[in-house]
Amino acid sequence: MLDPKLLRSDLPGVAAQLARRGFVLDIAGIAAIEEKRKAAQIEADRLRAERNANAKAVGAARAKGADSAALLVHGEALGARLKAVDVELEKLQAMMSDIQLGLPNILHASVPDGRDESANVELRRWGDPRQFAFPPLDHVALGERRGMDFEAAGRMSGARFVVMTGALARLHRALVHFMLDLHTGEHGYREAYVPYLVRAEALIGTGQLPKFEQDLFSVRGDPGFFLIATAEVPVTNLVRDQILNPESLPLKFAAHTPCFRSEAGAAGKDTRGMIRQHQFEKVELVHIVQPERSGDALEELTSHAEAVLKALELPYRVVALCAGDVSFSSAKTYDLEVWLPSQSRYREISSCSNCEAFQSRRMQARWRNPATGKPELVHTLNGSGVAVGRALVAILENFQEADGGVTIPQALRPYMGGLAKI
RNA sequence: GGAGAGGUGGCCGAGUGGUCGAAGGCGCGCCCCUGCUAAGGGCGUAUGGGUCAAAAGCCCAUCGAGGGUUCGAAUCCCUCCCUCUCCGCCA
Repeated sequence: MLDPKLLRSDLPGVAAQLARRGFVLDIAGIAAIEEKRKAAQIEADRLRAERNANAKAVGAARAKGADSAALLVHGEALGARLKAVDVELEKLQAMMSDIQLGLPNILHASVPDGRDESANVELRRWGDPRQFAFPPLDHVALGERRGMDFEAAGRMSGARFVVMTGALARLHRALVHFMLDLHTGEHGYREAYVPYLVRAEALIGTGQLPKFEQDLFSVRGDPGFFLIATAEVPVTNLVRDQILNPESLPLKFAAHTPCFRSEAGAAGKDTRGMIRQHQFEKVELVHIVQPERSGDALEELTSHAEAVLKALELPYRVVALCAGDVSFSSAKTYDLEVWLPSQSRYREISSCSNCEAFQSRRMQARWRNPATGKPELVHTLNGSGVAVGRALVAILENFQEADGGVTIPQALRPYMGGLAKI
């Protein structure tokens, strides 16, 4: 959520900022609602003040044993008028709230202009895509003979699910353990185990709701839950409604969770293989930091995700997302894209975002700033470190050999019982 | 699943219809006293919104959340959420 004060004081400025995303802000409409809201607010406050004064007068009169009948009648009339104004005020507040929850974050000044991913800016590359002496297979062909089974998954769950058995299942688990050990052991993260089912408030906190409900799975029952689409939701919500000590910052969490996405808007996209699934696993990194530190924290977090790909010897590139491609809650995002030989291109394997105060405002996640003594909003960041399924795909494809075998990267071998090849 | 007890400010904890935004304590900040490792005293110390050019001031809201009763609700009623205790069940 954007700062409501900013919305009141500089609507055209906000509109200009959001226009970078291609978001059209209805300035006149919002101003009109705000004007009415303000008038109703003032009137309601005034009536409430009068009611409070009247109620006190009743108390005073009673204490003296004086007659309070006239005051009671007056109070009743005030109450009726107040109720009417309150109804109007609540309606206007709800309208403003709906508008505010639908506004994306304001972009950081360093975000490049552009409408879609074609305008993203490549910042750096690491590793050289391997030259194959044979036509490289894709991960589906490589996986089939090792226990990657889309048909079995389809029989029980339908499209966009996978079953893995044997060495692949182990490789998948090895990746999770390797990543968590790297982040907790080398990068200073605290491992977190979190719920996979969350309430709507948690999703409003991180920005998935109310706007993107169609991307989520929900479960029946009372209370109704949503399945998390990313660990960002439960991990970032760890600090909701908290006032943190400055000494406790930065908080750095690493969590391995499954992620569930309806992929409602992705019909026909990436239908082959494991690239886009309803259920996948991810190791997620979350930073909770003092506002002035969030710029540096984004670079740090991104480097931690990069460290995973370096250790796995997977060629990748880092791109700065352009204005039109940065997600709703983020002010600035770097994507890590890993090389996939079967597609001869880089594919997203991690997305690292600085959400600044957008999520913390929705969650009321604050820290006590020693400079002011006041609780102030923290900045939140999140990034994949990295997507497990896609990392498995990248390993199969990049490390395949002419004889059909797949070499296990050195870093993973301790997690594979010393196995060098599958 | 059954029975019961609770949720109050940064923390602990009083408070069952009116002068309670809320005693007291802890913590924190400033000041005073004292001076050798300890202590004593004073004052201050929630968040959001409105009015204002701004500050002060004033007004409104907030005692888990949302409704209700009432002239008036931390206090009474209802629903929900959460915590704890005992019993049952269970990976």
